[in-house]
Amino acid sequence: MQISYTIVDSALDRLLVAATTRGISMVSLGDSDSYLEAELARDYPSVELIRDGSMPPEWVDTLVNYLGGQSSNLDLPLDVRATDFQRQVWQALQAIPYGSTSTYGEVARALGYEKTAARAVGHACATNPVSLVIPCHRAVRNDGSLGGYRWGLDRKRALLARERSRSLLFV
DNA sequence: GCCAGAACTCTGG
DNA sequence: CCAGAGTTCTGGC
Repeated sequence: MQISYTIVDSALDRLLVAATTRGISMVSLGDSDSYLEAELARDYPSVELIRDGSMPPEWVDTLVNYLGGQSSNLDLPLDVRATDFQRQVWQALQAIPYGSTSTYGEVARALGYEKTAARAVGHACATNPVSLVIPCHRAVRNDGSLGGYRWGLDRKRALLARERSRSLLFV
């Protein structure tokens, strides 16, 4: 099995996009190319990774435009390994509209877990390999604080601030 | 393999 | 403030 990936500049640091022939398997943000490549290699140890391999250019364009603020919705094919529970959580996250936030407890309740599973939801978010496409940055804690973020709290803060200000333009 | 503890949490006592 | 709830992963034995 092979995965093609590319690393480009975006409005928010370096952006890595990795994909199989079927869809996107990883989207990540980071300060350096080597860090992003190491992260990818760790997640797919037994896979051949091809830098700048063939991948539909519109997949990368869509993400770059999204970060640049030219578009507000991501509709991309995903090819991600996940358990049933993770898939449910991620689907619920994608239902959160651009520019707004939800809480881990609300997501749990939406899935029928009566908010006892908030912690499980948090963990499912933490293992989401596809930032931006699955907007785990739009999930915050019930008391208003941001909770944590796999790619760094500063990036979560920055993403939310950008989305909030741009959502006004899209109305 | 098994069990305990942690991970981007929340509620009730 | 503490414990417990639901899922997955990791590290120690």
